[in-house]
Amino acid sequence: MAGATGWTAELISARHSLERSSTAAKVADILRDMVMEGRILPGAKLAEDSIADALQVSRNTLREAFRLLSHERLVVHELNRGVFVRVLTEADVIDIYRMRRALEGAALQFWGASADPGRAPGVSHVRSAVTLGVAAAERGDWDGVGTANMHFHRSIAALADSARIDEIMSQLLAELRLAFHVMPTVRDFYEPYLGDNERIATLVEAGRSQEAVAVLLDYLNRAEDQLLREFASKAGRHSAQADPAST
Amino acid sequence: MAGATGWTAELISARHSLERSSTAAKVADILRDMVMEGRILPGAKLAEDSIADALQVSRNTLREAFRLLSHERLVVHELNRGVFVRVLTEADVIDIYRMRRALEGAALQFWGASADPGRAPGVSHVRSAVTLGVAAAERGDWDGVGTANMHFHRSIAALADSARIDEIMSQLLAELRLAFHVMPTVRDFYEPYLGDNERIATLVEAGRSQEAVAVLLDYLNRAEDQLLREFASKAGRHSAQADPAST
DNA sequence: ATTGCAGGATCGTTCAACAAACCTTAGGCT
DNA sequence: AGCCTAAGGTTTGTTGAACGATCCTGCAAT
Repeated sequence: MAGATGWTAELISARHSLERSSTAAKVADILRDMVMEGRILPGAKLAEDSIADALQVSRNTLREAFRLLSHERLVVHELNRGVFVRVLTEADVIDIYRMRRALEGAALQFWGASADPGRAPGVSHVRSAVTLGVAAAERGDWDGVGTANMHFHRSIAALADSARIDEIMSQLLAELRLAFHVMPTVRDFYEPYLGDNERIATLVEAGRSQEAVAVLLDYLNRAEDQLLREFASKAGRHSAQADPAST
Repeated sequence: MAGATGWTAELISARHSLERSSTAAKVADILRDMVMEGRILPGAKLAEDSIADALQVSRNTLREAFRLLSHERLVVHELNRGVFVRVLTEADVIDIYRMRRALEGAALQFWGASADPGRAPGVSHVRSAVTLGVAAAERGDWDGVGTANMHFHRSIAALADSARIDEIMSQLLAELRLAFHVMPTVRDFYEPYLGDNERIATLVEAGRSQEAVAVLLDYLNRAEDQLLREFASKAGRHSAQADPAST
Protein backbone atom coordinates (compact mmCIF):
# COMPACT_ATOMS: atom_id res chain seq x y z
CA MET A 1 0.00 0.00 0.00
CA ALA A 2 1.76 3.13 1.30
CA GLY A 3 5.22 1.87 2.14
CA ALA A 4 7.21 0.57 5.07
CA THR A 5 4.40 0.87 7.59
CA GLY A 6 2.12 -1.12 5.35
CA TRP A 7 4.64 -3.91 5.48
CA THR A 8 4.69 -4.34 9.23
CA ALA A 9 0.95 -4.10 9.55
CA GLU A 10 0.58 -6.82 6.96
CA LEU A 11 3.11 -8.94 8.78
CA ILE A 12 1.29 -8.54 12.07
CA SER A 13 -2.00 -9.56 10.51
CA ALA A 14 -0.31 -12.62 9.02
CA ARG A 15 1.37 -13.47 12.29
CA HIS A 16 -1.29 -15.90 13.36
CA SER A 17 -0.44 -18.17 10.45
CA LEU A 18 2.90 -19.05 11.99
CA GLU A 19 1.57 -19.41 15.47
CA ARG A 20 2.38 -23.02 15.89
CA SER A 21 -0.35 -25.15 17.29
CA SER A 22 -0.52 -28.72 18.36
CA THR A 23 -2.06 -31.20 16.00
CA ALA A 24 -4.78 -31.74 18.56
CA ALA A 25 -5.77 -28.09 18.11
CA LYS A 26 -5.79 -28.49 14.35
CA VAL A 27 -7.98 -31.57 14.59
CA ALA A 28 -10.32 -29.65 16.87
CA ASP A 29 -10.48 -26.86 14.29
CA ILE A 30 -11.54 -29.27 11.58
CA LEU A 31 -14.21 -30.92 13.69
CA ARG A 32 -15.47 -27.58 14.99
CA ASP A 33 -15.97 -26.29 11.48
CA MET A 34 -17.89 -29.37 10.46
CA VAL A 35 -20.15 -29.18 13.49
CA MET A 36 -20.81 -25.48 13.07
CA GLU A 37 -21.63 -25.83 9.39
CA GLY A 38 -24.10 -28.55 10.22
CA ARG A 39 -22.22 -31.23 8.33
CA ILE A 40 -22.22 -33.26 11.53
CA LEU A 41 -25.62 -33.01 13.15
CA PRO A 42 -26.33 -32.75 16.87
CA GLY A 43 -26.58 -36.15 18.50
CA ALA A 44 -24.18 -37.77 16.08
CA LYS A 45 -21.53 -39.92 17.62
CA LEU A 46 -17.89 -39.13 16.99
CA ALA A 47 -16.25 -42.54 16.99
CA GLU A 48 -12.58 -42.51 17.88
CA ASP A 49 -11.38 -45.22 15.55
CA SER A 50 -13.00 -44.02 12.35
CA ILE A 51 -12.08 -40.36 12.86
CA ALA A 52 -8.53 -41.13 13.95
CA ASP A 53 -8.23 -43.28 10.87
CA ALA A 54 -9.72 -40.69 8.54
CA LEU A 55 -7.58 -37.83 9.83
CA GLN A 56 -4.46 -39.98 10.19
CA VAL A 57 -3.83 -39.08 13.80
CA SER A 58 -3.50 -41.35 16.77
CA ARG A 59 -6.40 -41.98 19.09
CA ASN A 60 -4.57 -40.22 21.90
CA THR A 61 -4.27 -36.99 19.97
CA LEU A 62 -7.86 -37.21 18.84
CA ARG A 63 -8.94 -37.57 22.44
CA GLU A 64 -7.10 -34.37 23.29
CA ALA A 65 -8.99 -32.65 20.49
CA PHE A 66 -12.24 -33.97 21.98
CA ARG A 67 -11.33 -32.38 25.31
CA LEU A 68 -10.95 -29.03 23.62
CA LEU A 69 -14.32 -29.29 21.94
CA SER A 70 -16.12 -30.50 25.04
CA HIS A 71 -14.67 -27.53 26.89
CA GLU A 72 -16.36 -25.35 24.28
CA ARG A 73 -19.55 -27.33 24.92
CA LEU A 74 -19.83 -28.29 21.26
CA VAL A 75 -19.63 -31.98 22.12
CA VAL A 76 -20.45 -33.95 25.22
CA HIS A 77 -18.36 -36.73 26.61
CA GLU A 78 -20.08 -39.71 28.21
CA LEU A 79 -17.81 -42.04 30.12
CA ASN A 80 -17.22 -45.33 28.33
CA ARG A 81 -19.70 -44.33 25.68
CA GLY A 82 -17.82 -41.78 23.65
CA VAL A 83 -18.36 -38.21 22.52
CA PHE A 84 -21.43 -36.89 20.75
CA VAL A 85 -22.27 -33.63 19.06
CA ARG A 86 -24.12 -31.57 21.60
CA VAL A 87 -27.92 -31.64 21.50
CA LEU A 88 -29.33 -28.44 22.93
CA THR A 89 -32.40 -28.79 25.09
CA GLU A 90 -34.99 -26.16 25.88
CA ALA A 91 -33.31 -25.81 29.27
CA ASP A 92 -30.04 -25.00 27.51
CA VAL A 93 -31.65 -22.31 25.40
CA ILE A 94 -33.25 -20.77 28.47
CA ASP A 95 -29.96 -20.84 30.33
CA ILE A 96 -28.00 -19.37 27.44
CA TYR A 97 -30.42 -16.48 27.06
CA ARG A 98 -30.34 -15.87 30.77
CA MET A 99 -26.59 -15.52 30.55
CA ARG A 100 -26.85 -13.29 27.52
CA ARG A 101 -29.22 -11.01 29.40
CA ALA A 102 -26.71 -10.80 32.23
CA LEU A 103 -23.63 -10.17 30.10
CA GLU A 104 -25.02 -7.98 27.34
CA GLY A 105 -27.29 -6.14 29.73
CA ALA A 106 -24.53 -5.41 32.18
CA ALA A 107 -22.12 -4.39 29.45
CA LEU A 108 -24.66 -1.94 28.08
CA GLN A 109 -25.70 -0.57 31.44
CA PHE A 110 -22.39 -0.35 33.26
CA TRP A 111 -20.03 0.47 30.44
CA GLY A 112 -22.22 1.73 27.61
CA ALA A 113 -23.02 4.89 29.56
CA SER A 114 -19.72 6.62 28.86
CA ALA A 115 -20.92 9.10 26.27
CA ASP A 116 -17.62 10.92 26.12
CA PRO A 117 -15.83 10.57 22.78
CA GLY A 118 -12.83 9.11 24.55
CA ARG A 119 -14.52 5.73 24.78
CA ALA A 120 -16.18 5.96 21.41
CA PRO A 121 -14.20 3.16 19.70
CA GLY A 122 -16.32 0.47 21.32
CA VAL A 123 -19.50 2.23 20.37
CA SER A 124 -18.37 2.69 16.81
CA HIS A 125 -17.99 -1.06 16.47
CA VAL A 126 -21.61 -1.45 17.47
CA ARG A 127 -22.62 0.99 14.75
CA SER A 128 -20.54 -0.68 12.06
CA ALA A 129 -22.07 -4.06 12.88
CA VAL A 130 -25.50 -2.52 12.33
CA THR A 131 -24.64 -1.03 8.94
CA LEU A 132 -23.05 -4.33 7.94
CA GLY A 133 -26.28 -6.12 8.72
CA VAL A 134 -28.42 -3.61 6.83
CA ALA A 135 -26.19 -3.88 3.79
CA ALA A 136 -26.41 -7.68 3.83
CA ALA A 137 -30.20 -7.54 4.14
CA GLU A 138 -30.48 -5.15 1.18
CA ARG A 139 -28.71 -7.59 -1.08
CA GLY A 140 -30.73 -10.51 0.30
CA ASP A 141 -27.77 -12.19 1.94
CA TRP A 142 -29.51 -13.57 5.01
CA ASP A 143 -26.51 -15.62 5.97
CA GLY A 144 -24.58 -12.38 6.07
CA VAL A 145 -27.30 -10.83 8.21
CA GLY A 146 -26.85 -13.64 10.69
CA THR A 147 -23.12 -13.09 10.82
CA ALA A 148 -23.60 -9.35 11.25
CA ASN A 149 -26.08 -9.98 14.03
CA MET A 150 -23.50 -12.03 15.88
CA HIS A 151 -20.97 -9.26 15.41
CA PHE A 152 -23.48 -6.82 16.78
CA HIS A 153 -24.09 -8.71 19.99
CA ARG A 154 -20.43 -9.46 20.42
CA SER A 155 -19.69 -5.76 20.09
CA ILE A 156 -22.31 -5.02 22.75
CA ALA A 157 -20.57 -7.37 25.16
CA ALA A 158 -17.22 -5.92 24.12
CA LEU A 159 -18.27 -2.58 25.64
CA ALA A 160 -17.22 -4.10 28.96
CA ASP A 161 -13.68 -4.30 27.57
CA SER A 162 -13.07 -7.66 29.21
CA ALA A 163 -11.25 -10.52 27.55
CA ARG A 164 -13.13 -13.06 29.63
CA ILE A 165 -16.53 -11.62 28.76
CA ASP A 166 -15.58 -11.59 25.09
CA GLU A 167 -14.61 -15.23 25.25
CA ILE A 168 -17.75 -16.35 27.04
CA MET A 169 -19.85 -14.38 24.61
CA SER A 170 -18.26 -16.03 21.59
CA GLN A 171 -18.83 -19.39 23.20
CA LEU A 172 -22.50 -18.68 23.86
CA LEU A 173 -23.09 -17.60 20.28
CA ALA A 174 -21.30 -20.70 19.02
CA GLU A 175 -23.52 -22.85 21.19
CA LEU A 176 -26.59 -21.12 19.86
CA ARG A 177 -25.63 -22.01 16.34
CA LEU A 178 -26.27 -25.61 17.33
CA ALA A 179 -29.84 -24.60 18.08
CA PHE A 180 -30.24 -22.67 14.85
CA HIS A 181 -30.21 -25.95 13.00
CA VAL A 182 -33.83 -26.36 14.00
CA MET A 183 -34.78 -23.11 12.28
CA PRO A 184 -36.47 -23.74 8.94
CA THR A 185 -35.02 -20.57 7.42
CA VAL A 186 -32.65 -18.06 8.92
CA ARG A 187 -34.48 -15.16 7.33
CA ASP A 188 -37.54 -15.50 9.53
CA PHE A 189 -35.26 -15.45 12.50
CA TYR A 190 -33.12 -12.45 11.77
CA GLU A 191 -35.30 -10.09 9.78
CA PRO A 192 -37.40 -8.72 12.63
CA TYR A 193 -34.35 -7.71 14.61
CA LEU A 194 -32.56 -5.43 12.18
CA GLY A 195 -34.62 -2.52 13.44
CA ASP A 196 -33.91 -3.34 17.06
CA ASN A 197 -30.19 -3.36 16.48
CA GLU A 198 -30.37 0.04 14.82
CA ARG A 199 -32.40 1.49 17.66
CA ILE A 200 -30.02 0.12 20.28
CA ALA A 201 -27.01 1.54 18.47
CA THR A 202 -28.62 4.95 18.26
CA LEU A 203 -29.54 4.94 21.94
CA VAL A 204 -26.02 3.94 22.92
CA GLU A 205 -24.54 6.69 20.78
CA ALA A 206 -26.85 9.15 22.51
CA GLY A 207 -25.69 7.90 25.91
CA ARG A 208 -29.23 6.78 26.78
CA SER A 209 -28.03 3.40 27.97
CA GLN A 210 -30.98 2.74 30.25
CA GLU A 211 -33.37 2.73 27.31
CA ALA A 212 -30.92 0.71 25.25
CA VAL A 213 -30.95 -1.98 27.94
CA ALA A 214 -34.73 -2.08 27.83
CA VAL A 215 -34.79 -2.60 24.06
CA LEU A 216 -32.08 -5.23 24.30
CA LEU A 217 -33.85 -7.24 26.98
CA ASP A 218 -37.04 -7.13 24.98
CA TYR A 219 -35.15 -8.31 21.92
CA LEU A 220 -33.63 -11.19 23.84
CA ASN A 221 -37.03 -12.21 25.17
CA ARG A 222 -38.54 -12.37 21.71
CA ALA A 223 -35.59 -14.23 20.19
CA GLU A 224 -35.67 -16.76 23.00
CA ASP A 225 -39.42 -17.27 22.61
CA GLN A 226 -39.07 -17.79 18.89
CA LEU A 227 -36.38 -20.41 19.36
CA LEU A 228 -38.33 -22.21 22.05
CA ARG A 229 -41.44 -22.24 19.89
CA GLU A 230 -39.46 -23.83 17.09
CA PHE A 231 -38.15 -26.39 19.52
CA ALA A 232 -41.64 -27.25 20.74
CA SER A 233 -43.05 -27.66 17.26
CA LYS A 234 -40.18 -29.91 16.26
CA ALA A 235 -40.56 -32.04 19.38
CA GLY A 236 -44.24 -32.41 18.57
CA ARG A 237 -43.49 -33.56 15.05
CA HIS A 238 -41.04 -36.18 16.31
CA SER A 239 -43.05 -37.69 19.13
CA ALA A 240 -46.06 -38.13 16.86
CA GLN A 241 -44.94 -41.43 15.42
CA ALA A 242 -43.00 -42.44 18.52
CA ASP A 243 -46.28 -42.67 20.34
CA PRO A 244 -46.87 -46.40 20.82
CA ALA A 245 -50.53 -46.07 21.76
CA SER A 246 -51.63 -46.01 18.11
CA THR A 247 -50.78 -49.57 17.06
CA MET B 1 -48.92 -43.61 39.29
CA ALA B 2 -48.33 -41.51 42.36
CA GLY B 3 -46.30 -44.21 44.10
CA ALA B 4 -44.13 -45.11 41.14
CA THR B 5 -43.14 -41.55 40.35
CA GLY B 6 -42.09 -40.96 43.95
CA TRP B 7 -39.69 -43.89 43.72
CA THR B 8 -38.01 -42.78 40.56
CA ALA B 9 -37.65 -39.23 41.81
CA GLU B 10 -35.76 -40.51 44.82
CA LEU B 11 -33.55 -42.62 42.63
CA ILE B 12 -32.75 -39.66 40.42
CA SER B 13 -31.63 -37.64 43.41
CA ALA B 14 -29.32 -40.48 44.46
CA ARG B 15 -28.00 -40.93 40.95
CA HIS B 16 -24.92 -38.79 41.48
CA SER B 17 -23.50 -41.26 44.00
CA LEU B 18 -22.77 -43.79 41.29
CA GLU B 19 -21.33 -41.31 38.85
CA ARG B 20 -17.96 -42.84 38.20
CA SER B 21 -15.12 -40.62 37.16
CA SER B 22 -12.09 -41.19 35.03
CA THR B 23 -8.66 -41.34 36.60
CA ALA B 24 -7.75 -38.20 34.70
CA ALA B 25 -10.47 -36.38 36.63
CA LYS B 26 -9.17 -37.78 39.90
CA VAL B 27 -5.65 -36.65 39.10
CA ALA B 28 -7.00 -33.20 38.27
CA ASP B 29 -8.76 -33.16 41.65
CA ILE B 30 -5.52 -33.85 43.48
CA LEU B 31 -3.54 -31.21 41.63
CA ARG B 32 -6.36 -28.68 41.95
CA ASP B 33 -6.42 -29.07 45.71
CA MET B 34 -2.68 -28.61 45.99
CA VAL B 35 -2.72 -25.49 43.85
CA MET B 36 -5.67 -23.98 45.72
CA GLU B 37 -4.12 -24.62 49.10
CA GLY B 38 -0.94 -22.92 47.98
CA ARG B 39 1.16 -26.04 48.27
CA ILE B 40 2.18 -25.50 44.65
CA LEU B 41 2.88 -21.82 44.12
CA PRO B 42 1.99 -19.81 41.01
CA GLY B 43 4.69 -19.97 38.41
CA ALA B 44 5.81 -23.44 39.42
CA LYS B 45 6.32 -25.89 36.60
CA LEU B 46 4.38 -29.13 36.58
CA ALA B 47 6.76 -31.59 34.97
CA GLU B 48 5.11 -34.55 33.32
CA ASP B 49 7.62 -37.22 34.20
CA SER B 50 7.95 -36.53 37.89
CA ILE B 51 4.22 -36.12 38.51
CA ALA B 52 3.26 -39.12 36.42
CA ASP B 53 5.82 -41.09 38.34
CA ALA B 54 4.67 -39.85 41.74
CA LEU B 55 0.98 -40.49 41.07
CA GLN B 56 1.60 -43.74 39.24
CA VAL B 57 -0.35 -42.76 36.18
CA SER B 58 0.76 -42.70 32.58
CA ARG B 59 1.87 -39.49 30.96
CA ASN B 60 -1.11 -39.62 28.65
CA THR B 61 -3.69 -39.55 31.41
CA LEU B 62 -1.74 -36.89 33.25
CA ARG B 63 -1.86 -34.75 30.14
CA GLU B 64 -5.62 -35.18 30.06
CA ALA B 65 -5.72 -33.96 33.64
CA PHE B 66 -3.66 -30.94 32.60
CA ARG B 67 -6.23 -30.11 29.95
CA LEU B 68 -8.97 -30.09 32.55
CA LEU B 69 -7.01 -27.76 34.81
CA SER B 70 -6.01 -25.40 32.03
CA HIS B 71 -9.66 -25.19 31.03
CA GLU B 72 -10.30 -23.97 34.58
CA ARG B 73 -7.49 -21.48 34.08
CA LEU B 74 -5.60 -22.79 37.09
CA VAL B 75 -2.60 -23.73 34.96
CA VAL B 76 -1.32 -22.46 31.65
CA HIS B 77 0.02 -24.65 28.90
CA GLU B 78 2.92 -23.39 26.80
CA LEU B 79 3.59 -25.42 23.69
CA ASN B 80 6.70 -27.55 23.94
CA ARG B 81 7.52 -25.97 27.29
CA GLY B 82 5.04 -27.60 29.64
CA VAL B 83 2.35 -26.49 32.06
CA PHE B 84 2.80 -23.99 34.86
CA VAL B 85 0.66 -22.90 37.76
CA ARG B 86 -1.12 -19.76 36.66
CA VAL B 87 0.41 -16.43 37.66
CA LEU B 88 -2.27 -13.77 37.87
CA THR B 89 -1.35 -10.33 36.57
CA GLU B 90 -2.91 -7.00 37.45
CA ALA B 91 -4.71 -7.19 34.13
CA ASP B 92 -6.21 -10.51 35.17
CA VAL B 93 -7.48 -9.08 38.44
CA ILE B 94 -9.04 -6.13 36.64
CA ASP B 95 -10.67 -8.42 34.12
CA ILE B 96 -11.99 -10.79 36.75
CA TYR B 97 -13.57 -7.98 38.73
CA ARG B 98 -15.06 -6.54 35.59
CA MET B 99 -16.73 -9.88 34.99
CA ARG B 100 -17.88 -10.11 38.59
CA ARG B 101 -19.51 -6.70 38.29
CA ALA B 102 -21.34 -7.88 35.21
CA LEU B 103 -22.52 -11.21 36.58
CA GLU B 104 -23.27 -10.35 40.19
CA GLY B 105 -24.65 -6.95 39.29
CA ALA B 106 -26.95 -8.36 36.64
CA ALA B 107 -28.09 -11.20 38.87
CA LEU B 108 -28.97 -8.75 41.61
CA GLN B 109 -30.64 -6.25 39.32
CA PHE B 110 -32.53 -8.50 36.94
CA TRP B 111 -33.45 -11.37 39.20
CA GLY B 112 -33.06 -10.10 42.74
CA ALA B 113 -36.06 -7.84 42.35
CA SER B 114 -38.65 -10.55 42.78
CA ALA B 115 -39.79 -9.75 46.31
CA ASP B 116 -42.62 -12.25 46.25
CA PRO B 117 -42.16 -15.15 48.68
CA GLY B 118 -42.45 -17.58 45.78
CA ARG B 119 -38.86 -16.92 44.75
CA ALA B 120 -37.57 -16.57 48.27
CA PRO B 121 -35.34 -19.69 48.31
CA GLY B 122 -32.56 -17.97 46.44
CA VAL B 123 -32.70 -14.97 48.73
CA SER B 124 -32.62 -17.15 51.82
CA HIS B 125 -29.33 -18.61 50.68
CA VAL B 126 -27.89 -15.12 50.58
CA ARG B 127 -29.00 -14.54 54.13
CA SER B 128 -27.62 -17.82 55.45
CA ALA B 129 -24.24 -17.06 53.88
CA VAL B 130 -24.19 -13.79 55.77
CA THR B 131 -24.98 -15.36 59.15
CA LEU B 132 -22.36 -18.03 58.45
CA GLY B 133 -19.76 -15.34 57.92
CA VAL B 134 -20.74 -13.42 61.05
CA ALA B 135 -20.56 -16.57 63.16
CA ALA B 136 -17.10 -17.39 61.80
CA ALA B 137 -15.90 -13.87 62.50
CA GLU B 138 -17.17 -13.99 66.08
CA ARG B 139 -15.08 -17.03 66.83
CA GLY B 140 -12.06 -15.56 65.06
CA ASP B 141 -12.09 -18.07 62.23
CA TRP B 142 -10.97 -15.80 59.41
CA ASP B 143 -10.49 -18.69 57.06
CA GLY B 144 -14.13 -19.51 57.65
CA VAL B 145 -15.04 -15.90 56.95
CA GLY B 146 -13.33 -16.19 53.60
CA THR B 147 -15.25 -19.33 52.74
CA ALA B 148 -18.52 -17.73 53.82
CA ASN B 149 -17.73 -14.69 51.71
CA MET B 150 -17.30 -16.90 48.66
CA HIS B 151 -20.61 -18.58 49.46
CA PHE B 152 -22.21 -15.18 49.72
CA HIS B 153 -21.11 -14.03 46.30
CA ARG B 154 -21.92 -17.34 44.74
CA SER B 155 -25.42 -17.09 46.19
CA ILE B 156 -25.75 -13.60 44.71
CA ALA B 157 -24.92 -14.93 41.27
CA ALA B 158 -27.22 -17.89 41.89
CA LEU B 159 -30.18 -15.50 41.98
CA ALA B 160 -30.05 -15.66 38.20
CA ASP B 161 -30.86 -19.38 38.46
CA SER B 162 -28.51 -20.26 35.63
CA ALA B 163 -26.21 -23.26 35.66
CA ARG B 164 -23.77 -21.52 33.33
CA ILE B 165 -23.56 -18.42 35.48
CA ASP B 166 -23.01 -20.57 38.56
CA GLU B 167 -20.17 -22.39 36.87
CA ILE B 168 -18.44 -19.25 35.63
CA MET B 169 -18.81 -17.70 39.05
CA SER B 170 -17.18 -20.65 40.78
CA GLN B 171 -14.37 -20.48 38.27
CA LEU B 172 -13.79 -16.77 38.85
CA LEU B 173 -13.63 -17.23 42.60
CA ALA B 174 -11.23 -20.14 42.20
CA GLU B 175 -9.01 -17.98 40.03
CA LEU B 176 -9.06 -15.22 42.59
CA ARG B 177 -7.73 -17.57 45.20
CA LEU B 178 -4.54 -17.66 43.17
CA ALA B 179 -4.27 -13.91 43.73
CA PHE B 180 -5.03 -14.15 47.43
CA HIS B 181 -1.63 -15.73 47.89
CA VAL B 182 -0.18 -12.22 47.75
CA MET B 183 -2.29 -11.10 50.70
CA PRO B 184 -0.28 -10.95 53.92
CA THR B 185 -3.27 -11.92 56.07
CA VAL B 186 -6.78 -12.81 55.03
CA ARG B 187 -8.27 -10.94 57.97
CA ASP B 188 -7.39 -7.52 56.61
CA PHE B 189 -9.02 -8.51 53.39
CA TYR B 190 -12.33 -9.87 54.60
CA GLU B 191 -13.11 -7.98 57.78
CA PRO B 192 -14.29 -4.71 56.23
CA TYR B 193 -16.83 -6.48 54.06
CA LEU B 194 -18.90 -8.32 56.63
CA GLY B 195 -21.06 -5.23 57.06
CA ASP B 196 -21.50 -4.79 53.31
CA ASN B 197 -22.73 -8.34 52.91
CA GLU B 198 -25.27 -7.84 55.69
CA ARG B 199 -26.52 -4.62 54.13
CA ILE B 200 -26.84 -6.19 50.69
CA ALA B 201 -28.78 -9.14 52.08
CA THR B 202 -31.18 -6.84 53.91
CA LEU B 203 -31.75 -4.71 50.81
CA VAL B 204 -32.41 -7.78 48.70
CA GLU B 205 -34.89 -9.13 51.21
CA ALA B 206 -36.66 -5.77 51.13
CA GLY B 207 -36.83 -5.91 47.34
CA ARG B 208 -34.73 -2.75 47.04
CA SER B 209 -32.46 -4.33 44.46
CA GLN B 210 -31.34 -1.05 42.90
CA GLU B 211 -29.69 0.03 46.14
CA ALA B 212 -28.29 -3.44 46.66
CA VAL B 213 -26.56 -3.20 43.29
CA ALA B 214 -25.01 0.12 44.29
CA VAL B 215 -23.58 -1.31 47.50
CA LEU B 216 -22.34 -4.38 45.68
CA LEU B 217 -20.55 -2.39 42.99
CA ASP B 218 -18.94 -0.21 45.62
CA TYR B 219 -17.82 -3.32 47.47
CA LEU B 220 -16.29 -4.80 44.34
CA ASN B 221 -14.46 -1.56 43.62
CA ARG B 222 -12.87 -1.49 47.04
CA ALA B 223 -11.94 -5.17 47.01
CA GLU B 224 -10.35 -4.79 43.60
CA ASP B 225 -8.41 -1.72 44.71
CA GLN B 226 -7.13 -3.49 47.77
CA LEU B 227 -5.93 -6.45 45.75
CA LEU B 228 -4.27 -4.24 43.16
CA ARG B 229 -2.54 -2.21 45.87
CA GLU B 230 -1.15 -5.41 47.31
CA PHE B 231 0.02 -6.39 43.87
CA ALA B 232 1.72 -3.05 43.32
CA SER B 233 3.50 -3.10 46.66
CA LYS B 234 4.77 -6.58 45.99
CA ALA B 235 5.93 -5.64 42.52
CA GLY B 236 7.63 -2.57 43.98
CA ARG B 237 9.49 -4.69 46.45
CA HIS B 238 10.69 -6.89 43.63
CA SER B 239 11.59 -4.29 41.02
CA ALA B 240 12.68 -1.46 43.33
CA GLN B 241 16.15 -1.37 41.89
CA ALA B 242 14.89 -2.02 38.38
CA ASP B 243 13.51 1.51 38.10
CA PRO B 244 16.48 3.87 37.65
CA ALA B 245 14.42 6.99 36.94
CA SER B 246 13.22 7.66 40.45
CA THR B 247 15.61 8.53 43.25
C1' DA C 1 -42.89 -58.77 26.91
C1' DT C 2 -39.18 -59.06 30.03
C1' DT C 3 -34.95 -61.28 31.65
C1' DG C 4 -30.36 -63.54 31.08
C1' DC C 5 -26.44 -64.42 28.61
C1' DA C 6 -22.99 -64.60 24.98
C1' DG C 7 -20.22 -62.08 21.39
C1' DG C 8 -18.46 -58.16 19.35
C1' DA C 9 -17.44 -53.35 19.33
C1' DT C 10 -15.71 -49.28 21.64
C1' DC C 11 -13.65 -46.85 25.30
C1' DG C 12 -10.05 -46.07 29.20
C1' DT C 13 -5.49 -46.52 30.26
C1' DT C 14 -0.87 -47.94 29.98
C1' DC C 15 3.62 -48.60 27.89
C1' DA C 16 7.60 -47.95 24.96
C1' DA C 17 9.51 -45.44 21.43
C1' DC C 18 11.02 -41.61 18.52
C1' DA C 19 10.98 -36.94 16.48
C1' DA C 20 10.80 -32.13 17.56
C1' DA C 21 11.51 -28.29 20.47
C1' DC C 22 13.69 -26.41 24.27
C1' DC C 23 17.48 -25.41 27.73
C1' DT C 24 22.18 -25.57 29.15
C1' DT C 25 26.88 -25.56 28.57
C1' DA C 26 31.20 -25.37 26.44
C1' DG C 27 34.01 -23.34 22.89
C1' DG C 28 35.37 -20.01 19.53
C1' DC C 29 35.44 -15.45 17.90
C1' DT C 30 36.09 -10.37 18.17
C1' DA D 1 35.48 -9.85 29.06
C1' DG D 2 31.48 -10.32 26.17
C1' DC D 3 28.78 -12.35 22.47
C1' DC D 4 27.61 -15.69 19.07
C1' DT D 5 27.50 -20.60 17.77
C1' DA D 6 27.23 -25.47 18.21
C1' DA D 7 26.80 -29.68 20.66
C1' DG D 8 24.46 -32.40 24.10
C1' DG D 9 21.02 -33.56 27.35
C1' DT D 10 16.28 -32.95 28.80
C1' DT D 11 11.40 -32.45 28.24
C1' DT D 12 7.49 -32.36 25.45
C1' DG D 13 4.47 -33.96 21.27
C1' DT D 14 2.81 -37.79 18.99
C1' DT D 15 2.43 -42.42 17.63
C1' DG D 16 1.18 -47.43 17.62
C1' DA D 17 0.07 -51.35 19.94
C1' DA D 18 -1.82 -53.71 23.66
C1' DC D 19 -5.20 -55.28 27.37
C1' DG D 20 -8.88 -54.92 30.66
C1' DA D 21 -13.34 -52.72 31.45
C1' DT D 22 -17.60 -51.24 29.82
C1' DC D 23 -21.20 -50.88 26.75
C1' DC D 24 -24.34 -52.42 22.98
C1' DT D 25 -26.69 -56.01 20.15
C1' DG D 26 -28.94 -60.07 19.23
C1' DC D 27 -30.83 -64.35 20.57
C1' DA D 28 -32.53 -67.77 23.54
C1' DA D 29 -35.35 -68.85 27.56
C1' DT D 30 -38.95 -68.06 30.79
